[in-house]
Amino acid sequence: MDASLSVKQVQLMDTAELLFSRKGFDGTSVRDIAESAGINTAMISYYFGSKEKLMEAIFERKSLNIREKVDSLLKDESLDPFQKMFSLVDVYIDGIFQRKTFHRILLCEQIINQNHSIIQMVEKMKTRNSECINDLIRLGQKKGLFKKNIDIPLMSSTLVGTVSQMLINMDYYRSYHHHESLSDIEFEILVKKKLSVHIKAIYKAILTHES
Amino acid sequence: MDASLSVKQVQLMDTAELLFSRKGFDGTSVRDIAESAGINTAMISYYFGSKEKLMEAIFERKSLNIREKVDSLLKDESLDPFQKMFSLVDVYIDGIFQRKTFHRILLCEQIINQNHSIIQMVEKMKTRNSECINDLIRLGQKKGLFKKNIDIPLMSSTLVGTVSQMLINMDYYRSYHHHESLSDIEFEILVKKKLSVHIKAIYKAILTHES
DNA sequence: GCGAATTAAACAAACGTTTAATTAGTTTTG
DNA sequence: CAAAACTAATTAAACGTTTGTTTAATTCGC
Repeated sequence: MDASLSVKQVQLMDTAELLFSRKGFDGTSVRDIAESAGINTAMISYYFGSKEKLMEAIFERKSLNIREKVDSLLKDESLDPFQKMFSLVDVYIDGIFQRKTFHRILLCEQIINQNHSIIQMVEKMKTRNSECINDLIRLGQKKGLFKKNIDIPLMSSTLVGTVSQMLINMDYYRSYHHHESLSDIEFEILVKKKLSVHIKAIYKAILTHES
Repeated sequence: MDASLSVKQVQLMDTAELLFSRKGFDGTSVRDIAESAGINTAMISYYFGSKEKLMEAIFERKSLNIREKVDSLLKDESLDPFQKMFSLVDVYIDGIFQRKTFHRILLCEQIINQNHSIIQMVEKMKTRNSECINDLIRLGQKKGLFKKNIDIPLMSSTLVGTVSQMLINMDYYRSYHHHESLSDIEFEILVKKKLSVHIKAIYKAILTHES
């Protein structure tokens, strides 16, 4: 699928992704995108059919699929169920930060439900990832380490929600802790580490304590 | 300030709030708003000056201020620091759910930073609310009940992030747990209760355990 | 009859998309 | 191996809508 994409197609998608994340889908014009990418406006319709389908192409390209990683975690006998869940937390944190720009678009699009094709894609992604987490949790329950009656969507909301909120509030967080002297990369590593420790502590507590 | 608003002004703001939350600011036209409210399009410019200033008026009207509530919590000697923090959690859950529509707009606007006046308003709100939480946490630390080195923005991110994520995923959550038979109101009460118990458990763990 | 409220119409600007013409690159043909 | 033929890529211009806002005229309440 990636092989079928030309250099200019990828250029347009990357540029559009950045602009959509900063100004929203409706706040970005096809002229904006084309000009920023240094490509003629008509090429967007030529390559993708429409602005909407350009957006869909971005979603297909950037959606997070954790199935593969979770499968390898399930098989790995050197890790206990807690370590597997902790590993999943890091997969999410890394995945979201790696897709920072896309994730901002995803957040907006989940609220502003206009494109039917994208709603379906997001829905599928949620179900798919929820099943993966389910597999990991069942394993811990079968081994008697995790408590029963774990609300998976609620747990996932804390994971994704906390990371998303930090992503939104990065600038505020930076000035709050006086980390202006750090480079962007250093600061991002720090935030990811903080999130990792924080959420793992939460997961440990939720998975263990009987309610 | 509210007294200076005419009936039609409030009508326009309420209609705009609903449409902005469903289609985004840029996805909603002034004709959309006026038609839905049954008011002439020109009245938006007449009353508010512009579409942007209508948005600002909505933000001024709906921004969450927890100072008053936190002050009364600080004074209340019948509650221990944990109960005060738990009460704050409910204030946030209730506040966000009461402002469901507005909160969706807030989430989008925090990502798509276009309107300078709104950025400032949101920034002030964050700082103000952060100070309130700080007051409550210091109290618990002074009494030796809460651990030291609590990352307040990180804690807040988990609170606001989890609630926001659930707000976004309400439909998914409903079908996941097969709660389609419940009425909208019953289901919302259930979700709020689940969130309350869940986040309080998290806060208990975070505030107590030494890292 | 006076100021505020309300209207339909008009405004220029910006929107996404299409068009028709041109260029570039590859393949076919004599 | 060059010329021709053909497909794909690229362009500037034009398309008809829709956008937020303004205007000038009219209606309303007092």
